[in-house]
Amino acid sequence: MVKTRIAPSPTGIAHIGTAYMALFNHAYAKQNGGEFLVRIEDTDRARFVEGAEQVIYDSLEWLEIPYTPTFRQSERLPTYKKAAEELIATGHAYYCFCTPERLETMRKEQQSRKEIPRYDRTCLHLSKEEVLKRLEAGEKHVIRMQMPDNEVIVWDDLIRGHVEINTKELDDQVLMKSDGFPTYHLAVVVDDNGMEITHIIRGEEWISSTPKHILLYRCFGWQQPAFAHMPLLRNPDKTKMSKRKNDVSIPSYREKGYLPQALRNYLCLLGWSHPEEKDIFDLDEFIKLFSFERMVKGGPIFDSKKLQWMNGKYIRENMSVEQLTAALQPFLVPEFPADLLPKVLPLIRDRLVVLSDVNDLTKFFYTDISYPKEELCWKKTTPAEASEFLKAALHLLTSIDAWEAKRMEPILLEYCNSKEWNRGAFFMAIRVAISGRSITPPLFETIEVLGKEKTLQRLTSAIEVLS
RNA sequence: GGCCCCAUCGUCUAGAGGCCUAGGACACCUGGUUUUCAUCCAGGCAACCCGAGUUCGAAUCUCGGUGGGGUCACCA
Repeated sequence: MVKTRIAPSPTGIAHIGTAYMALFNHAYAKQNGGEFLVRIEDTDRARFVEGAEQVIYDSLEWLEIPYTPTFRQSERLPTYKKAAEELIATGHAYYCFCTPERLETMRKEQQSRKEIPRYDRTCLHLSKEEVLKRLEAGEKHVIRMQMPDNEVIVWDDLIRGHVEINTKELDDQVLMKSDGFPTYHLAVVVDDNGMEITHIIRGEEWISSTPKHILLYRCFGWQQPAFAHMPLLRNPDKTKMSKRKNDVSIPSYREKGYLPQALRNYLCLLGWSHPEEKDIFDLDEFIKLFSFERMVKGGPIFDSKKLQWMNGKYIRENMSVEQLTAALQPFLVPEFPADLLPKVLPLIRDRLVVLSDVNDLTKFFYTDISYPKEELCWKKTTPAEASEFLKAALHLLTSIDAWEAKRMEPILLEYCNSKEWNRGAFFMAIRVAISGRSITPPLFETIEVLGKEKTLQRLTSAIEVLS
């Protein structure tokens, strides 16, 4: 059975890159009737952030990417210890007592000699007796993997094809830290094997450490999974997508009012393309059509412009009124009138890019408005003309009882024509008078929702401003 | 710097030797619809990194440059 996974570390924000990997891992597993698992890699106690794990789970749930939670690596320390000791017993690893300080000076010297910094294997040559003595004395130590000197490690990457790296480029990687926690390289192999992961779909940043992992599978005598190294999401300057240069936090997109289905859809298009070149499709379609063959190898730039367009498109075309109403609820400010949303929804639907836009678009319906004189005078309209426009509108609207857009529009329009007024100027004066802004939904629909009382009141005060 | 990965419009990409005077989408520009904005519709701008080969023919294959990225921790 196909089993895929993501293995995020709870070190801070729930990263967009994690969502990206989750999406593809889930899709591939699901497509093959397999399972997508989540494991928490919390072996770095220095960078551990309380609560980060929950944010990751919450984010996946928000994105509606189904997953099976498994465990935290911190719960399995004895397993890694046993595995590391097995490696020592079989001669693939050794104890190292070098202090961080010694390693630091060693690296500096190597760098000053323009050599590649790497462990000098001092402790590899320690006698068995000495190792035992120092261990018994309780001396701090790590366990290092003994890399073969000159061996070409090859694998057939599902995305990149044939990749080969010589072990002479590799360091004697630390497998167990002095605090008793495993490093990523040991834990990832032990756990992926334990969880029977068949396909490791992860970021390109892992390519250079893949040989270490492959070697570990061999040392343990375990079956090696397939590898697929995904392109790395980039900042606009092409560097690896980062907090510094981009909004990479999943909850942040949620708070801004992006729809999970839109974000998901957008992520699918980074590195993968629909066989029919469609750009709007749902998760089921992605699962059905996904293939590594259609992956590009270059790292795509995460461009929020297209995401914005897609979000607006989903809002106006792929959601029922009920769905949109429900989605909007968390974004409404406390003072938003309870009965307003159903009335304004048809007016603002095509104007929403993100859900949080709802407040700005509707604020003038229920709060007091104000405007300087100039706003009422569109283009070359004089205050006197604007005042005349508004007085006429006030007069005409006062006499209308059936408060419907389709009733008032012809009346106002006809009057405007009879006076040979500039239509734009006339309607703009009214628009600004009733809303306080020059950009609004269609005028008469807005007036209808606003109600007769408020409309007349606002026209009156606008006339006062102009006088 | 060593090693590894990569390279089509500003961005996401289609393209697996002739279908390519390189297609689509976003963004941008223009026009139409419209009393504003948005939507919608029509159109436009815009790319095969460079150089050698292979071939009757290369965006597509090979090699070399160049450029970009990743990685070289007791971080993942």
